[in-house]
Amino acid sequence: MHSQKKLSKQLRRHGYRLTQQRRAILQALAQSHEYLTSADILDRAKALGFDLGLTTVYRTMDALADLGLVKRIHLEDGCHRYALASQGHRHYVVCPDCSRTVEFEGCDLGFLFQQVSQSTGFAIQDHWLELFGRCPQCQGVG
Amino acid sequence: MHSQKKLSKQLRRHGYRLTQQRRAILQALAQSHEYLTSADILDRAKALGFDLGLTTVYRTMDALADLGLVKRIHLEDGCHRYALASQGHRHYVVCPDCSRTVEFEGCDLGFLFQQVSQSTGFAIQDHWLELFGRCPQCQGVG
DNA sequence: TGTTTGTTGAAAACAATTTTCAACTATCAA
DNA sequence: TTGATAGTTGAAAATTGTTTTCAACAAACA
Repeated sequence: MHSQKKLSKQLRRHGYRLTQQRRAILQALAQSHEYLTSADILDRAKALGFDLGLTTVYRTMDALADLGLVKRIHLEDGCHRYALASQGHRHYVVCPDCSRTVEFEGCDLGFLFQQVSQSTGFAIQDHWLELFGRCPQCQGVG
Repeated sequence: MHSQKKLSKQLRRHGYRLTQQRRAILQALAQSHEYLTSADILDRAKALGFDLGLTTVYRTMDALADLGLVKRIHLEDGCHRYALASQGHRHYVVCPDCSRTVEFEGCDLGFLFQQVSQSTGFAIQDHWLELFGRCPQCQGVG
């Protein structure tokens, strides 16, 4: 797990300034174990006593995602959620009812990429693998 | 490959009326081998001489997707593309530059679902697997 | 052929996200 | 410590994909 300090350093290393707003966002992310929307992050950062705007959250999440420091998940309705990226975990299961998200140990899809590369001629660069299923809590209800 | 007639029957079977607009959309989809946005579909249907609106395209795509007659892909920016669903093919590679999309033979992820179900307690119902990579044409440029 | 009820579309509403641009501030050099 | 520089911020407006509204319309069945 990245510490907040390490994340800050990474930002600096890549030429980003370490502003109060970015500190606030990193702190909010570090305190949550769930995937959060930009609005969620804004709320939590404000709750921590910082003052910042939603625009800044979007911009910061773009930067963090570019650096690979946060993982962005894509939901059915097109909106995004973010959480600090943890090493070795690369995929997640999302509950369609409550959006609760859990990562699972990466599975090796390398063989698949190679096979698809060969059969389609596409140079595979990236992939999404997301599973959807009701979480234990939501199963309890139904 | 579904014929247009079969698709129409499927719609009727499920209680949908077979309108001129839906005919137009089915025809447009049948004539394209690419994944199209709603706007693309509208354009093509109009080019075929039909008169219809974008709202209808959205509504029809929802219906067709619910029935499993079209496959909907999710792009980075949150917008969608559709193509008639073909049996046995369940995943695709998308070119990030031109959005050209190609399906590849389904790979068996059953073992993965079971493993994840067990370790997370989520009841896996569905999944997305999308690969991204530059298509042969776009590679030629770079 | 008429009646019922699903369907349509223009316009407005929505929601997530991006852009604009002037004010601001982290950082660095002196 | 103090400018100066250039990245950063945020309120508001603009964008974009998509959904809703609601009155007019038209499949499909009796």
